[in-house]
Amino acid sequence: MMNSFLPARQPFSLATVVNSHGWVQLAPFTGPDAENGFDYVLELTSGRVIAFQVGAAEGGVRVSTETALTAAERAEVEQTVTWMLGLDMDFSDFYTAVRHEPKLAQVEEQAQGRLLRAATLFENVVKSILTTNTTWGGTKRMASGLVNTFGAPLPDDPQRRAFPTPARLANADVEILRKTVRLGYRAPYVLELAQRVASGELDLEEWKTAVLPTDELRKRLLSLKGVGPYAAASLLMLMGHYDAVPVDSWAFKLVSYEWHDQQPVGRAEVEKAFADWGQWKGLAYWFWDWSYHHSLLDGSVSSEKP
DNA sequence: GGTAGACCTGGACGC
DNA sequence: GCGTCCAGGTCTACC
Repeated sequence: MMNSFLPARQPFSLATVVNSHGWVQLAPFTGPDAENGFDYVLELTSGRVIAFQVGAAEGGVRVSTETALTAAERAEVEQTVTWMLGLDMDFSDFYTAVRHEPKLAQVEEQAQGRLLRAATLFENVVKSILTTNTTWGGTKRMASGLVNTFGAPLPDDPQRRAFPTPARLANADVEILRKTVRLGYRAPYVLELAQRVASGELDLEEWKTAVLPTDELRKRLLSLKGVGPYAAASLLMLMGHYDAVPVDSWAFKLVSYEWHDQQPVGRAEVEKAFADWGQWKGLAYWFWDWSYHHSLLDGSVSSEKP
């Protein structure tokens, strides 16, 4: 049994973080719940599997679990949730930089900036690979497949499982990943990543805290099989590097509608549109108020996009 | 360093 | 019903 309060640097809104992108819809997240919190199943480094709930609280969040935890396990959960929500992140310079841009007028009031992260960088990288060259429905199916097939079950409710650790995936049969989990051509990418991390050759989690220039981190991300320019830019955003725009087919459509009279645009136009935002360009793109164009686009783009 | 062609899967579309 | 296209791209093999 545990019930912790974790303070957040202000401004902060749990709902804003949880809904910052689609991650909350991917297993082992469940949510968002009525108060815009979420549930999550986590395999701790001790090997125990627990479920915890995150809910809104004055000045921060409340984390609770039914399981009795050791002091070390409790600290691990608190540290994990702090990272997942970016509780100590500071966006005051971003808010100052965009103060005079009407299309970003809402960011400070809504406490935008933080992007919801899965518990480990490994999980975030795998899920990024699962977003490429497929629909959002496909991404959700593949994430559920990985969790249900290879994740460690929760003792009290074995139907619920954690995201598989690298060690669990490292021994997976690539054909099971391909045919049962239906990762398709992504199967060898995920398997290779799991094996490199499990063997100790690759210390992905160390990248979370390493202080690296964006170019160096991008180079490292691109060295991972299955991670190309789009996935690398998305992961850079998740890791707090905003000097790149995650250019995908969606970005082309939005920029085309916003500034190019619906004429086709390329990578150069997308980059140019946000170049002036410098170190904040990724966030400027992500939180730009596209609402007017969303309604225009609804007919031509899958409504499943989060 | 830049660009075709192939690539798993499943849903949408045209016929 | 069936073929084709393509989705929040990336890899490889060639220029």
